[in-house]
Formats: sequence, structure tokens, C-alpha cells
Amino acid sequence: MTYTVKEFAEMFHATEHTVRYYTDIGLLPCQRDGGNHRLFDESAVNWMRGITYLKSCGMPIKEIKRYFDLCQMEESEENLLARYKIIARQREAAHQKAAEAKATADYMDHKCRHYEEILAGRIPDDTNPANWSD
Amino acid sequence: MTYTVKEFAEMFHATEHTVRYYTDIGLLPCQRDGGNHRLFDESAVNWMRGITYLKSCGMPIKEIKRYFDLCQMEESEENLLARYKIIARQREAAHQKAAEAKATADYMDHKCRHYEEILAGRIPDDTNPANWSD
DNA sequence: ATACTTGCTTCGTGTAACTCGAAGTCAATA
DNA sequence: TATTGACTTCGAGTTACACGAAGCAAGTAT
Repeated sequence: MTYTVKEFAEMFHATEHTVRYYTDIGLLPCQRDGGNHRLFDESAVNWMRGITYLKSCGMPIKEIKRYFDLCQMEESEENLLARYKIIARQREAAHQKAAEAKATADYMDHKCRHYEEILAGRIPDDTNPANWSD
Repeated sequence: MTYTVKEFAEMFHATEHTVRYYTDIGLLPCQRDGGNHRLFDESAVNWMRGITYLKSCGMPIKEIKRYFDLCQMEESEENLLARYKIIARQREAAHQKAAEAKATADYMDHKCRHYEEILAGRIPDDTNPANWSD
């Protein structure tokens, strides 16, 4: 089973532009059909899943590419360790991002309730940028 | 109490470049001292706190600016509601981001353990981009 | 007094990761 | 035959900075 650019983009909630961009910079492998159109197979789907996870850790595209290049090299203890280090580092980054995102969400809950109190007329409107201490 | 660009940047783990950039585009207010150097007061600190929260929701800078402009306008029911809508929307965004970040962190934990199994020699090295299904 | 260092200033270019639109190709359909 | 739709490449635009050059002003060391 293969996918066209459009189908592939939809699978990952990405734009076709982005998918083409990834193939152009060599981040995402693809075949071409008779009409020179990009075709993606299951392995490309798996690559792309990995890309989205690593991107979500905040990893720059160039580094993601380096990681995938490592994955395609001949196996060796050294290579394996290098890959592990990258993943471990990104795991850390992911946890930090998650904690930060949680804190932001909590804060926004609080801020939202504050607005609702004002709208209900229970407290006066003190909304001013200088009041972000709330 | 006022702060220089450097002090202010450090407070928010931002670069001096970024702080200057924010003042230049009118997102962050500041005074100037005799030597034309930027000076930030407590209210700027609060503004900046708000900016970092909203940015962390994924809100573009231009929209953040529009929100802060609303905060400085004359109060009215309409204005208040407009502001509330913005905040409520960003609250949603923040929760979505938090959930996604959590999922990524969990996945990275899993991936990390997978690597540790390989390194311990308990399972063979199948690490290949096409195996991101793991 | 002179030189150096520190910290700021503006200005202009560079970067990442897209994002958009123009212009063209090709196959299927009305 | 004409148009539609999906694809192609290419080049320019966007966001949110990052960086470096060149210059000023105050304080410190020699």
C-alpha cells in the first residue's frame, strides 16, 4: 500500500507543502511513480511518526535528520550508544516541556475563572497587563 | 525598583536580543534613562509574565499584542467579553498542548527503555526509522 | 591622562521551518 | 475539446528571533 502526498499529509495532520519540504531536504524518503509523483510506503509512515515525536520534543529538524542517518548506518556499539544518548536527552526535554505545559494549562484555568468572576459581577474588573500576577 | 535589559532578560530566561525585540515591536513597554538605556519597572515584569504564559499557549506575538492592547482600552462589557474569549480559547489550546506533551513524554520513556533493553543485550538491535512503531 | 572593559545603543543581515503563490505537466472526465 | 484535479518545481514571504558590526558613555587600571 502506498500513499500520495495528499493522503500522507492528511494522515499526519500536516500540509502537503510540509510533506514536500521534508522530502526535499532529505528528511523523509519517498519513491516516485511514472509521472514523477511522490509515493510513500509503510516505512515512510513509520519514519514520519518518529519525526513528529522528536519534533514534539523540540528537536530541530537537522538533528532529527542526523539521528535518522545514524539509524541507517551499519550497526555498532558506538552507534547504538550515540543513538541512545540522543533519545535519552530528548526524553528529558519532553518531560520538561510536559511539566511546563501543565503549569501553563493550570494557570490558564485560574485566569479563566478569574474572568468568570468578573463577568458574574462578583469582583471588579481589574484586568490590566500589570495584573498578570493573578 | 527598575531593571536593565540584562537583568530583565535573566529574570525570564530570555536573551537580551529578545527583550529588545519585544520593546521594538511595541509588545513590552519600557522607559529610558539619561543614556537612552532601556529600563523596566514592576509593571513591565508583570506584562512579561503574561507574555510568556500566552506564548506558551502557542499564541502568536501579534495576537498577544492585540490582547494587551485590549487590556489598556477603556473598560466596557464588550471589551471584557472579547478578552475573556481570547483567554478561554488559549486555555483550550494550553490543555491540548499539555496532553500532547504528556503523550510525547510517555512515548519517549518507552523508547528509552527499549534502547536500554538493547544495550543490556536482552533484545537485538532493531533500531531503524521504520521501527518507530515501537 | 590614556587605554581598556563593560554594557548599552541601532541597524542590517541570517536562520528555521515552514507557507504561499505562480506557472507548468499530465491524466481523467464532461 | 476543454476543464478539472492533483501533482510538479521554483522562488519569494513570514515569524520570531539570533547574531554581528559599529558606535557611544561610564567606570577602572596603568
